[in-house]
Order: sequence, then C-alpha cells, then structure tokens
Amino acid sequence: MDLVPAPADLADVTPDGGSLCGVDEPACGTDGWSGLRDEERGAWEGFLQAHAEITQELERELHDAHRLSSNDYFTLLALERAPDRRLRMHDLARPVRLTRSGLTRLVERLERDGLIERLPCPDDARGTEARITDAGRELLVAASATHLAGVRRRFLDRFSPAELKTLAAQLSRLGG
Amino acid sequence: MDLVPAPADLADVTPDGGSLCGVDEPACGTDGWSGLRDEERGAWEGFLQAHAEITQELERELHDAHRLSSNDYFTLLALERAPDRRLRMHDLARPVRLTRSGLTRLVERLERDGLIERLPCPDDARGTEARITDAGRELLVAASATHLAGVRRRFLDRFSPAELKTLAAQLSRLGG
DNA sequence: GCACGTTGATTGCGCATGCAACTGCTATCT
DNA sequence: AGATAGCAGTTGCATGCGCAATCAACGTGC
Repeated sequence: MDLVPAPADLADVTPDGGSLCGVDEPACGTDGWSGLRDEERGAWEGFLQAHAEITQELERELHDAHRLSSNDYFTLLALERAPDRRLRMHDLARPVRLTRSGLTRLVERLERDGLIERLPCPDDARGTEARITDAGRELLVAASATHLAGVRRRFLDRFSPAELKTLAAQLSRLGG
Repeated sequence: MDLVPAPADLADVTPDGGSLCGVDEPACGTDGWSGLRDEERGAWEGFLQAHAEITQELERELHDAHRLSSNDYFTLLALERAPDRRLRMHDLARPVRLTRSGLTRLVERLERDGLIERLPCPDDARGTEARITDAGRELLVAASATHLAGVRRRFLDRFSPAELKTLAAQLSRLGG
C-alpha cells in the first residue's frame, strides 16, 4: 500500500499516459513515486500501516470481549489513574483526545451504563467531575487484561528489550 | 498521558484509597501502574501518542489548505498510482482502509466535487471503477506538497537516515 | 439452460464525533 | 459593587463511518 504522494508538477507529464514522477524515471535513491527515499518511505508507511492494523484489531477485541470502545477504555483508565479516581471534564478531555462536546456524550453513555458517575465540582460551580465506579473498575480490570495481552502480542513481543528502549527514546522525540 | 492498563486484580486493593498495582508498591522494573516495564510502556505509549499527534496535525493542515480529509487524500493518491489511474471499488477499499459502504459514500463526494469519476467496469457488469480526473490530479499535486512537507517536518526530519532504515525494518515486522 | 450460492456495490439506519452557539459561573478592571 | 471578559460544560446540527439488508450480476452444478 502506497500512501505517500508524488510532489511533482502535473504540468511535467502528459495528461493521458504519464505519471507523477513516474517509475520509469527514478531519481537517485528515490522510488520515483513518493518523492521520498526508500528508507523514509518505508518508515513512514510502516508507521501508518502498523498503527492502523494494530489499533483496529485491539479495538475489535475490546469491543467483542467487553462491549467497550477504545475511547471508553481510555476514559476509564484515565479516571482510574487520577487522584481519588476522579477528573474534571476538561482534564479528562486531553488524555482521551476528544473535544469537550465529544467527551460530554461519551461520559453520558458511561454514566448510563453505570461505569462512572458525575458529580458537581466542589470548588468551582461551573465544573463537573467524572468518577469511575466500582462496576467501572471491575470492567476496566477485565478489559485491561484483554488489551494488554493484545498489545504484547502485536507490538511489544516483536521487539527486543534493547530495541524497545531505543524505540521509546526515538518516539519521545516526536512529541514537539 | 498514561494509556496503558493495570492488569492487577481489583480484589487486592481497598475500594476507597487503593490503586491497581499502586505506585507505592512498584515491582521490579515496572512502574506499578501498567504492568509493563518502563521501556515497554514508553515505546507503546510513545507510539500511540506520536501517531495521534502527527496525524491530527496533518489532517488539520490538509483540511485547512485544500478542504480534503485524510481519506479523501489517500483515495486520490491510490487512484493516481493505479494503472490507468483507475481502480475498482473493492480494490480501492483496502488501501484506504474503509468498508465498501464507507467508500461508496466517499467516492460519491469526490465525484460530486469533480475530483474523480465513476465508470462501469468493462469486464464485470457488477463492478464500478473510480478514476481520478485532471482536476483531481491537480488538487492531489497541491495537497501532496502540503502533506509531504508536514510528514517531513513532524516525522522524517527527526530521524537520521540510519535510524529510518532500522525503523522501517522494525515496523515492517509488525504487519503480521 | 436453469437454479442456487457467491460476489460487487449500494442503501437504510444508527452511532460517535466536531463545530459553533449557548448558558451559567468566575475573575478582573474600574 | 457593577460591568465585562473569559472559562466549563452542554446542546443543536451536520458529517463520516460501520453493520446489516438488499439488489444485480457472475459462476457452478446438474
């Protein structure tokens, strides 16, 4: 699957038979299609490919085994880890990577299912806190077993400890 | 952001103050929260984090500059690279990672915008082919410049050529 | 040649999400 | 203190997607 573009100018090619930076004229070190060198292309496409595949399968496992979406799971997990197992909506939105409106609806559903509860924020009357319930914790424990096993099998087990270490260091460079 | 679960048994902790595999009792080499060793946790969370951040920003750039979603872009790109710049719906669905129904609607929109056209498949009357139009190619050229620049800046430029090479090799191991 | 299972694509429906507008509360400035 | 700007959260609305049902065409067995 080739998901990286050809940055060539369209005017350079004939409109009927040509291709953008076609394979018939590969410049040195590039594959002639993407404008990327082979290792660049491999790394970037591998990155996209691996993420898509792994997360899709993890999501399916989680849903089949526990009727939980990834966002449900990450929400419960973030709450479980928070001090007193509660978090304000605003602070919950960031780790779960949802907008506030999206989070409102998600929290609504989790509350309806009894996995979390909503409380008024004591020191700020505008705020709402979400807190994970015992039922939510139980489900989280079960779901995390499923999830972790999947992560191990599809990702962690494919690397040596040394590789994981350098990988972690490299990936942490991307976050800025 | 900690998005990896604690696989401990809920019964082990007190319901009010305890935590799942709490930080106060870290087992050797683990962080006490995730059931993962530090390098495992760093690699996996870094992977998720990096992907989420990068793709979100790329998507926003693409949308702001060209009114194109990632799926729009990948679809145009897949068509541009296909022989005769056309592909059957079925064959287009896989690289774009959509279900056929999702692809039907996406192709509908792209056709409405004049970026692709739909043709009956000559050798199979059930089939439909999508072909990128010249307007679509022009937009793709512009969009790919935006996209590639973003990929370089946020991903490729952060690695040395040697790192990219090993990274590509490592990531390719994940696809099975 | 005709019935029947299979395949390619579309459609109806439901759901999760983002954006923008809105409400109610807080904080600041005079 | 009162006006005003800013923030937290929710709601209306639109959109994009998956699932399951559907339809048309292909292919196989008889």
